[in-house]
Amino acid sequence: MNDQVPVGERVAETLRRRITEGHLAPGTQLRDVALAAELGVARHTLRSALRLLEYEGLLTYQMHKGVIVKTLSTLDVREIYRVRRTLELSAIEHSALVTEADLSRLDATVRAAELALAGQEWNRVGTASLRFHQALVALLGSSTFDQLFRGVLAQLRLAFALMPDEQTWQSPWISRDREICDLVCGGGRDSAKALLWQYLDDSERGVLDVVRRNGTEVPKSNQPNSVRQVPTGVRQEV
Amino acid sequence: MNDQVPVGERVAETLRRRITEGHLAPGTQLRDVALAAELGVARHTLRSALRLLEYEGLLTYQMHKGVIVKTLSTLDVREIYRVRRTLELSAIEHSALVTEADLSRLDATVRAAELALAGQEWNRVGTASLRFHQALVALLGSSTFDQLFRGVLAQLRLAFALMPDEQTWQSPWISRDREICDLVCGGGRDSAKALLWQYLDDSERGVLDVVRRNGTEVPKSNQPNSVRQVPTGVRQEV
DNA sequence: CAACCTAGGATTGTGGAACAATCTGCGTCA
DNA sequence: TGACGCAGATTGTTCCACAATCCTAGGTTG
Repeated sequence: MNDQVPVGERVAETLRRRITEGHLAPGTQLRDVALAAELGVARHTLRSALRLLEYEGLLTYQMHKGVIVKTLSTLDVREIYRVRRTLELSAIEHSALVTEADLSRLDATVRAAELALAGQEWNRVGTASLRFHQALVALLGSSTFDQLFRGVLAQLRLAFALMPDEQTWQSPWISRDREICDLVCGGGRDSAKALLWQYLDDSERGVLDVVRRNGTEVPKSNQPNSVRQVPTGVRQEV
Repeated sequence: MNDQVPVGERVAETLRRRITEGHLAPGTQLRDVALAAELGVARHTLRSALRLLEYEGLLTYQMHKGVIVKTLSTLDVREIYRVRRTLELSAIEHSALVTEADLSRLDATVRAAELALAGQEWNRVGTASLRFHQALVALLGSSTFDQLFRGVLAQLRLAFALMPDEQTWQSPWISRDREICDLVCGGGRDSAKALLWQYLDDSERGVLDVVRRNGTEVPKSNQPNSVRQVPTGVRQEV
């Protein structure tokens, strides 16, 4: 009946997929008139979709210069992991209060990741792992955090897209996911927190490496006016 | 130079103020063509501002029915406090790692609140108290959380606007803010967390009461989908 | 008299064209 | 070489149009 979704949001969804699946590389400039034509929507509609994705942190706006797919800076990566640490560790603490069903749902996500790994469906492994962490945060029972975390993980994929070989990067994490999951489900929350802390540290280091490596090889011309990266594009004024 | 802000965001800012300061009561329907005329911007521009505020949780969209200023449900309130608990408690934990300057900034916000209280500037007391909690979350050092929290507090003001007498509601919290602040600054983090937990529980209960009381008095006409038409606190001057 | 149906107006959702503001690149001139 | 300026391109915003949907009043029917 009333659950129809505005065109703008559907457009945002397809663009989000294109970006997070790596079809639109970071730094790509999106020309609105062309994109609108390609997607068969009006310029306004497309722009509203772009605003949404900017709010989610996937795009970077610059007045009168247009939008580009966000290229993560090292600051952005640190910010992402700051959020991850806060939310995921809080979630583990909070896991003392959740139901058995919640925990089994959590376990299911890890099992899915293990299946993808065993089946050597490499491109799914990363997604499955992220889904475990999403399920972890979901233990907090907060739709706000769920939404926020979805955006953060989407940003993280911007970095994954730069990985030289996703396969060797993604594989080692699954067993650590399993350890953490078992500890959470078994009530070993403090150990789980310690493991997760280490996990996030290692992960952050890896992502930072890639971003740094990729950031330094800036192709010639654009040093001077390189994109003003206000960490989240938010105007602070209190 | 380059820091110009799009018209849409400025419009969003003025609307945000009108809402959080209570000039636009919850439930008020916003007719886009009228509002656009009043604010002197195009309909598209206004709509983009509305989308932003919807994303922030201050407005509620319904396809083909328009936007209304969000009326907090009890679920919304619980969600707000879930977020507050997670972020503020995490912030206290994190306060072990922040600088002396950060802590003194925190202290300054409480002092400001105390001044407002002493000066009997009641309408400022609430804002000042919220600013303390904002500063607390800022200890996490995450712009993402800062932005999120700003939106959450804005939503909370939707409930404050319903308070029968803000004065007696707001006053008692300041001394508790002071206690918490002192404990955080003095390193008594566990005690601070306990106090804050109690604080948030009490606060949540109070807000829930108001929301419930206000939600049940559905005025006579029980039409399912009717939106309460507050006579519009907006000055028309077309 | 009540319940259902219908038509018309009102409001929203989206599209399209136009114009002003600004950026960018290139050629000119010193 | 380097500064200047101009023209094309792209964005930001406005105005207008129209289809889709909702809402309401009023009429019809049982």
